[in-house]
Amino acid sequence: MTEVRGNTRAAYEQIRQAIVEGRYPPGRRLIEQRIAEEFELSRTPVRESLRMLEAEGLVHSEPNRGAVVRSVSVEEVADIYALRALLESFAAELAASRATDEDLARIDEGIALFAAAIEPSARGTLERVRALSEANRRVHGAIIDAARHDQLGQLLARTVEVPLVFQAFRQFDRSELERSHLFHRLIRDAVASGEGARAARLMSEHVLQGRDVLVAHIRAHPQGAEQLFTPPTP
Amino acid sequence: MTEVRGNTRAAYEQIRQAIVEGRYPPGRRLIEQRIAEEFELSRTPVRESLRMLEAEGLVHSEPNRGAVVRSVSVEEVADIYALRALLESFAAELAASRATDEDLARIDEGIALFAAAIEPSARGTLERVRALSEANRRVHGAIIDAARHDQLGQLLARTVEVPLVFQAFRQFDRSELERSHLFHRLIRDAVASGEGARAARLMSEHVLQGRDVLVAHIRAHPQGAEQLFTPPTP
DNA sequence: ACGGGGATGATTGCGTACAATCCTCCGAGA
DNA sequence: TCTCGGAGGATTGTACGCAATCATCCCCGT
Repeated sequence: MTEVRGNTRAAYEQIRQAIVEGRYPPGRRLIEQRIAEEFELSRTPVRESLRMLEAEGLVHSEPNRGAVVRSVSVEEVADIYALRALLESFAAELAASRATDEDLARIDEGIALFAAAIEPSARGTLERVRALSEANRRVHGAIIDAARHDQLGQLLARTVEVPLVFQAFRQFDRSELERSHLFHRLIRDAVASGEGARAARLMSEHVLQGRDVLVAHIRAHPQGAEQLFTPPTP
Repeated sequence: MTEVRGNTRAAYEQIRQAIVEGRYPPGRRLIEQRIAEEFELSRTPVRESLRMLEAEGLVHSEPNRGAVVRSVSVEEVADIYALRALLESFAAELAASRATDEDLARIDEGIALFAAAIEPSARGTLERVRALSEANRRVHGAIIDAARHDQLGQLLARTVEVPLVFQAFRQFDRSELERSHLFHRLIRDAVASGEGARAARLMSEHVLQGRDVLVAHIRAHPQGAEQLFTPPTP
């Protein structure tokens, strides 16, 4: 997953990051020519990237009408997180019976990064949110990898690691981050000792708590939520 | 989901069907130029189709090396079906609390088609397997639609409705088909009466029985399985 | 006989040109 | 005023060509 297939890969990564971070907000039209100019390449790699993002569900497109960033209704957030809880707890259960020492080391690595990112630093807010998101991604990614289930990994990587996760970290305050950190360690210990059912329950709880924070915030700030999750009506 | 985006759609459908039905066996290289000539169009729509299939997980490709039909090891079959059981039972549970009368009518429609396809007809074997597969797809699709969960539907449609399902139907004998038919009706009734947990258990059992038939057949006929599931070594 | 270093053919990556389609908006007629 | 229709621009869909990259195989030196 490195710097191969130069231009297409670059276009894909950049468009994806822009969507995940919310710089391309839901509902925004993604016009091939404009994006191509923005990244200084031709429409071809942009087109391929858009098709891949469409298959991932980040983008919706209709024939001859082009692509728009998929918008997620507030009601769908709960459903998506319920699905994520289901899949990730399954992954945790499998990981408990399949994880190697290297897998555990990678989980610990992610946990250490997360601990470091919790501390407010001199860097900007966006940088801190990125660091938190990346560390969180590593913890969960390491557990998923330890599950040794390619299809499950694909599903989780593609359709669940969506803009919502990034947005969620914007909303987390210190105590919520500490709680996530605690759950990461509890899950890690359950996986390490082979207690699958326990790991699954903890993971489910962890994901659902993230959901609750996000949903509560959306409900409390409907105008902000509108801006984040529904298409702007110009 | 009809005949739009003419050439690309056509290429996508045809390549996909060829993979699902096993005419392009796992491990087979998918060379853009050859496929383009086969369907009498240019490489462009073929390329896009391959990227979409790659995102779906049906095809694996490496930069500058091209695409091959993804091969599934015998051990992975059990894992994939376990995942499918998890997702489809979740769908059944949601459907039990969300299904409308129209949803139930569509489920019944699929069940009727399945009943008709069970009866051996004068048509060829491939046609019958296609009819069974299509009817089965409709039953499960109607339940998934009734769950009103877009992401879940995408996951199931894209990464689980894989070649395996089609291959499985080749292996089903009469009594196994009757059993599937029975389970479809039991699930339908549980959904209709709003018994979510029951619908989920029945669906899980139904999917796992399909897995067992397929796995048993692969184990019993390793050479056939090799041919079906691993790349030919020329 | 065996391993390394190109040359060569096959294939993908990407840019560009043109055709097909859709959207907007304006004007004519009722 | 409202509706129908059509012109024009914007955008996507497809074909094609060339450059970049990879795989194979042959030749050469050891």
